[in-house]
Amino acid sequence: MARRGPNNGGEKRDRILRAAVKIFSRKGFFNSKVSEIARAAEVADGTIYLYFRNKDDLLISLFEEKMGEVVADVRRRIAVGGNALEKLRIFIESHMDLLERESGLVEVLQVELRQSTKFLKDYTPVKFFEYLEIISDILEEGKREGVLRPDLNTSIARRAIFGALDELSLTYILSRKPKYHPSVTAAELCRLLLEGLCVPGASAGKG
Amino acid sequence: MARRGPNNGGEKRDRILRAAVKIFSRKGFFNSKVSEIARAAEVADGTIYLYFRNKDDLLISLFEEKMGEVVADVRRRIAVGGNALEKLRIFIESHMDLLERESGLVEVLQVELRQSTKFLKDYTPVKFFEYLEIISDILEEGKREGVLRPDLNTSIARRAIFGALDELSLTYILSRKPKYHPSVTAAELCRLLLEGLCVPGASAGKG
DNA sequence: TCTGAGTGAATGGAGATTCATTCACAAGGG
DNA sequence: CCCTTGTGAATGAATCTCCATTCACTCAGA
Repeated sequence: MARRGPNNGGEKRDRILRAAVKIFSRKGFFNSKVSEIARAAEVADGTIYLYFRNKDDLLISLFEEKMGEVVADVRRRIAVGGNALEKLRIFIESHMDLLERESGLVEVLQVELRQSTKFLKDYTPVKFFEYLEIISDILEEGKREGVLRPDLNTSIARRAIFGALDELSLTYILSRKPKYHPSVTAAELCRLLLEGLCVPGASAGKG
Repeated sequence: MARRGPNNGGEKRDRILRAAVKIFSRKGFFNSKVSEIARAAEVADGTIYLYFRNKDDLLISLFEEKMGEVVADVRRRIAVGGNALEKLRIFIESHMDLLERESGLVEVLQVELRQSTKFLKDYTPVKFFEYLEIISDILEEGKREGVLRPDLNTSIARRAIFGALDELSLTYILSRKPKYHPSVTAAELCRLLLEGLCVPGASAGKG
């Protein structure tokens, strides 16, 4: 439990979280100094320890809280989608859209979450699983509606979809002068997922 | 340039690299101590510095050399494939196959390469780009053969494919009791990529 | 006797965390 | 209304631990 902060409402706690996103995204967790984050948040080093147990706890709190906001946002957007295909498109667009609005946040989630999931003992990325779950739900709905292949393996497909999205985001983040706008990438990925790589009617069904 | 080693042939250097893979995969780069790697390689701490400039150089050398072997191996396998579709399948199977044979290596490449690409100044993952390039080549070939959609965006598709593969590998690595055998995952991914998510003839072409 | 690969104890620096102290404000008493 | 005192948020210099890297030394082989 990240200790509930002192102070009014916790705007200071929030300043620290935002500063952490900025510094972690710029230099990575291990290369970031607590004192740098403190400076960026305009807070004393010790203050950080009033709101977070330690550096790890700061990272984890950041993951869960920010990812929580992302999940809530995506859910809200998807709700207005008509059928599963449209929802899937919205999901993908939302993800790529987040890149532009909060690239720092996406960088941290992308690069550090992977590390942390593996090496921080007893940390389960709850909110991240929720994010994946949203994809499953869409796929299942698509099957029920009859627009998606009924024999689709949902748990493999959702990982594949997330992986594709994740890698495309990373490419965007890492290239100084991106080749494509995120929305272009989103559209292309949608098409790839729905139609596949093959020319219509080729390899697949017939033979 | 990782100093060319002393000693005969460099079997000691190789011991160090293998030990590094083991330790890095188990604890991550930043949580691994040079002395641990030395112990695992049955070598003195200082010996590591006869073969590598520093800890970073050890990681980078590991990336380039091991990734180089992977690239060479995949190229060899693909060479026997008939058309592009078959080559793509072989590529995917090779990747998933590597998971079983050298899971430690894949773990390091997966989890640390991403970090390093972003935070190690002046390191370009040459061999990794070659790996991606193999996918592009297959896709281009497929277009020429007329089995893949001619309007496919190769550079986006290759990233999407790699991302899907990468995420599925990660899932396999992180779960103690994997749900599927890598070969099952490979088959499912192939189908997903080639045919897409939709029921045959649905949303896509006709509409 | 000379060379240089190999060793591992000692060093130096970095940086996470602590804690004695300050300070702003609130409550109570005169 | 002003002063005294209590409370706890905030501070940041000092501490304490850890570990990459160094280098004086050993010793096997030529």
